[in-house]
Amino acid sequence: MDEKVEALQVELERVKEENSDLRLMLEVLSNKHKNLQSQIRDINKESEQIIGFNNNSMHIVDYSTNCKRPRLVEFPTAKKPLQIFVRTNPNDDTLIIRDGYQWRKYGQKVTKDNASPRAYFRCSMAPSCPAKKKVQKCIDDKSILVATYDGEHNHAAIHDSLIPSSSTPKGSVANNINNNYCKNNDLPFTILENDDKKYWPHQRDSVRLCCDGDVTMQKSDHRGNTKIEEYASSLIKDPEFTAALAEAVARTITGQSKEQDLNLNLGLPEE
DNA sequence: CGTATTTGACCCGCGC
DNA sequence: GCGCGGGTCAAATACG
Repeated sequence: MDEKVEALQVELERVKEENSDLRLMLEVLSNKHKNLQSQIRDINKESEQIIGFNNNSMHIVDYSTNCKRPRLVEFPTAKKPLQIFVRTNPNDDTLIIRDGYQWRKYGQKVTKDNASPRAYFRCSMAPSCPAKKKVQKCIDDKSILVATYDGEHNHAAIHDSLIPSSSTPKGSVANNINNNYCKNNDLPFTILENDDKKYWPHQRDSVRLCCDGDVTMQKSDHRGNTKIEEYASSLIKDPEFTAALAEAVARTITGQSKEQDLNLNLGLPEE
């Protein structure tokens, strides 16, 4: 009996130590998360100062900071067509991209150079809006959607609340937001490194941050964006960060109570 | 019934 | 002029 009590006490001590380590790691993770957020804010401010935002800006939905209230990040659009790469489920054939605008599909074509069909969308938020986009799966990676934007919006994007795209098949996208980013512990976006030529064999020197189902950007005029890449790259290379993150994610999968601890330490809202 | 999506037909520019 | 390929139209269809 005494042996059993002793074993339980040892186990208790071990769990306490593990818990302590976990808290420490989460604290580190939380601090790094805050630092990264402030750096991103600085970059956004810097971009506004350098380029200047006006009606030609593009609004991109960012779920990385708060899964319940996605914020809209503005990226300037160029006069020339803008290409955007979005990572999605490779089995998902919907060619839907949430980018803060409401689109109406008006055509679909199979092109010669790509077996995947290309979908044509027109902005339906304003009757006179000349903005259009083409969406097609990447020829080399079916999990990547390539969206090409033509024309400029003559109105604002959807702000404050995310309204699902009209091209969304029966509201599936709206549900997708919470499913992807609140229930999973995955990182909100996949960072594809610059030398990853398999996705963009014809592109160079561009930021390639791909959210699952959400939009990030890739454009030829990318002043200021290289800084984002530098930060992301340095974070990836930081063994302390990656180890702590991997550990924390692994632990949260194993237990509900630990997941709640995670949320508290990271300042995430409780479900 | 109104609105969005689908899809075959059509248009147009380009190269030969 | 002809064929090809990308882009758009519009009738049919689906769905709430």
